[in-house]
Amino acid sequence: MTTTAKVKRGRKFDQVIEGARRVFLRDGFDGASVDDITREAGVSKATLYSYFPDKRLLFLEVAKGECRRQAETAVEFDDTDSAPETVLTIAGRRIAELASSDFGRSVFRVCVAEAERFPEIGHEFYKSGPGLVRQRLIAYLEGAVARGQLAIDDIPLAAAQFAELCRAEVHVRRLFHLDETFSAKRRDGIVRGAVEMFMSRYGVRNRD
Amino acid sequence: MTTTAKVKRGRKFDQVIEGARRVFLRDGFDGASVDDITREAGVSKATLYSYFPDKRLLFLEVAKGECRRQAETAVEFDDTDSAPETVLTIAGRRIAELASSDFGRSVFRVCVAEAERFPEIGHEFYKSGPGLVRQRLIAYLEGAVARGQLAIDDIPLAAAQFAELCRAEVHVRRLFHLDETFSAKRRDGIVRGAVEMFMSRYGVRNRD
DNA sequence: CGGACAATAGACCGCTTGGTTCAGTTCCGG
DNA sequence: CCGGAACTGAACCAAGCGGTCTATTGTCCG
Repeated sequence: MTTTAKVKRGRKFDQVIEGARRVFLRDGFDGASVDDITREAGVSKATLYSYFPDKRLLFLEVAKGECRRQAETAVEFDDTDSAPETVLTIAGRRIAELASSDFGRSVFRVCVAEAERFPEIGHEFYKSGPGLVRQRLIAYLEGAVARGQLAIDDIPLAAAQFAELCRAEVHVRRLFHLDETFSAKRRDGIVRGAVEMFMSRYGVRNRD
Repeated sequence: MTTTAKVKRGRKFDQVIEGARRVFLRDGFDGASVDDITREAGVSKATLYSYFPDKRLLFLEVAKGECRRQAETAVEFDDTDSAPETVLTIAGRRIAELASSDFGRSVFRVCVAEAERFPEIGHEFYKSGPGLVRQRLIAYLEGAVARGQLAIDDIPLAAAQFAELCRAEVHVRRLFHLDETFSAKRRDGIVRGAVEMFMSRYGVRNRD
C-alpha cells in the first residue's frame, strides 16, 4: 500500500497489460486469443485470469488506457499570444501527426471495430480524441474571437471544420493502406492548406 | 441459361448474398458465424458452400458488392452550369447523407475493421467511396476553374478539403454513437458551412 | 409416370476458443 | 531463512467454430 500498488494486486500486472496492448492493437478483439496474449506477455493464463475476470474486461481496460494515452498527445494551446496562423499551424500539425501515426491509426481501427459491441469504448475514444481536440479548439477560438483576432459566428462548427481539414486525406488514406507513410512535408502542406482556408473564412480582414 | 442465371449457379444465390450482407454488416467478419448466415438467408450450409468455397470468399464478395452499392450513391455532377455554390451544396448534401446513413456507417466500420486482414477490401472501399467522390470533385473543380468560376492552385487538395468539410462532425459522431441520428437541418447547416468556407477560400472574388 | 440427378437439410467432425483447476515453484517481506 | 502470497504450466472442459458428408427431397425430361 505504501509503494505503487493499490488496485493492482501483483507484480506482473503491467506485463499483462502491455502484452494485451500489443496483441489487441495488432489483431483486434476477436483476432486476439487469450493464449496469444499470455505468450506475448510472458505470463501464465492463470496469472492473467487472476487480474481480470474475463477477456472482455481486459480489453476494456486496455482500450481505455490507450484512449488516455491518446489524450496525452492531443493538442494544447499554451501560446495564445501569437497570431492565429501560427497557433493553428502548430495545433494542426499535432492533429495531422496523430491522425497519420501508427498509434493513432491502430487505436482508431480497434475502437471503430468494437464500438458496436462495447459502446463505452466508442464514447471513451471520442472523448479522449476528437472530442478533446474539439473542446480545446473551441476554447482557443473563443479567446481569439474575444481578442478580435478572428470573426466566427458558429464556433463549434469552426472547430470541427479546422480539425477535419487537418485530417483531410491523411487519415483515410492511411487507414486503408493507400499510403504507407506520410512525409512531414506532405503533412505540412495539408496543414498549411487548412490554415489558409480557415483564415480566409474567419480571418478579420475578409468580412463578407 | 435462357432465364436470368449465367454465372450464378442456382436460384438461392441471391438469398445467400442477402443474408450474408445483413449478418456481416451487423456483426463483422469474426462476429458472424456461417450458421448465423444460413439461418438469416433461409438456406442450408451445403447450399452456401456450393456457391462459395469458404467464408472468406463469401465475405469478400459481399464486401465488394457493398462497395459497388456505395459507389452508386456517390455524388455526380450533371448540372455544371449553375453557380459553384449551388453545385457544391447539392454535392455536399450527398456526401453528408452517405456519411451519416446507417448503410454508409456499417460499410465503413466493417471495411476499417477488416482492412488489415483483407487489404483488397480497404482499396475497394476507398476506390468506390472517398476515392470516387474525390475523383469526381476534381473533375468538376477543373471545369469550374477553366470556366473562371473558381481560383484553385492545388485542385486535389481542394477536393479533399471540401469532402472532408462536409463530413465534419457527422461522420465521427455517428460512428461512435454520440448521435443516433442527424436531422436534415443540422446536416444542411454543416454543408452550408462547408460551402461558405470553400467559396471564401477559392471563390473568384477574394483573391489574395 | 418414372427414373436420373442436382439441390437441399442438418447431423457430424476435428479443432480452436475462453475459461478453470491444481499440484508444484518462485519470490519477497519480516 | 521461513511462511504465505504470487506465479506457473499443463491438463482439462464445454461450447462454438468452419467445413464436410450423406440421406432425402424436389424437379425436369423422356
